[in-house]
Amino acid sequence: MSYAIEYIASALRKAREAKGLSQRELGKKAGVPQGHISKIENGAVDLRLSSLVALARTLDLELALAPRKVVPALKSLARSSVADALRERVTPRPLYSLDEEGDD
Amino acid sequence: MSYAIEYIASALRKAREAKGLSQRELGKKAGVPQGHISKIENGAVDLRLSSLVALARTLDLELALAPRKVVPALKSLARSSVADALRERVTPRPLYSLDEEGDD
DNA sequence: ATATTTTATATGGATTAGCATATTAACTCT
DNA sequence: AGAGTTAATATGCTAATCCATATAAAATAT
Repeated sequence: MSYAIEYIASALRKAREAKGLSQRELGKKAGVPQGHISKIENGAVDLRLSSLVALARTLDLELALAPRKVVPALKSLARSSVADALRERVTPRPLYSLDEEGDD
Repeated sequence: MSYAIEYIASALRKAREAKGLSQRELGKKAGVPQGHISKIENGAVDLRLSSLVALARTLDLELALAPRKVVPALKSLARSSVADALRERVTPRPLYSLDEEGDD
């Protein structure tokens, strides 16, 4: 299974838990069935863009396609405000970018 | 078809053309068949994450999941360097974020 | 132990991904 | 001008896989 999938998967789970939502609650808000969220978070599916966007939106996350050049800047930028955005005390990696690889 | 799909679709096409690649060339580099790229760029499919990541990487774009709060900052940040990144004189919308809606 | 809540696992219908082919466009040659 | 050639994009068909519903399992609490 691809690295990107795993990464997004865990990012979504962390964001959901940070917001204190159950899979069912998130699913209801996002319009994605709970069972599917389970598979997504476990990296069992190569989810479609529409599913990703639906979940991200509900978690107050925004999917963006940015030039690789600016990614480092994005990271430091995000670090300053994401803790509050995700309502977490310590933010491990606020901007879930797929920069570093190891895959393909 | 979803707004997000359309948006990503046109973003990918613009990025490809900005790099002067044909669908076939991009497909070869990214490992995605040309026919599929055609469908993606025409918004005919709800592409999977693996396809999106493969194409983005090849186009020197980075997929990121950022807190909505920082998106405006991302945009202005991206504007300053994307022209060079995409080799375009005038950059219409450098950071392809899915912020504004109208859809669902 | 039962009820409640949360997450994980099947099954079937729907849609993408991949391959081959067809269409379209541009160019050259006679 | 028209035929032939090459390059680029689009379309059809089949197989693989996602998404949706239902069900089961696991965990928590009373």
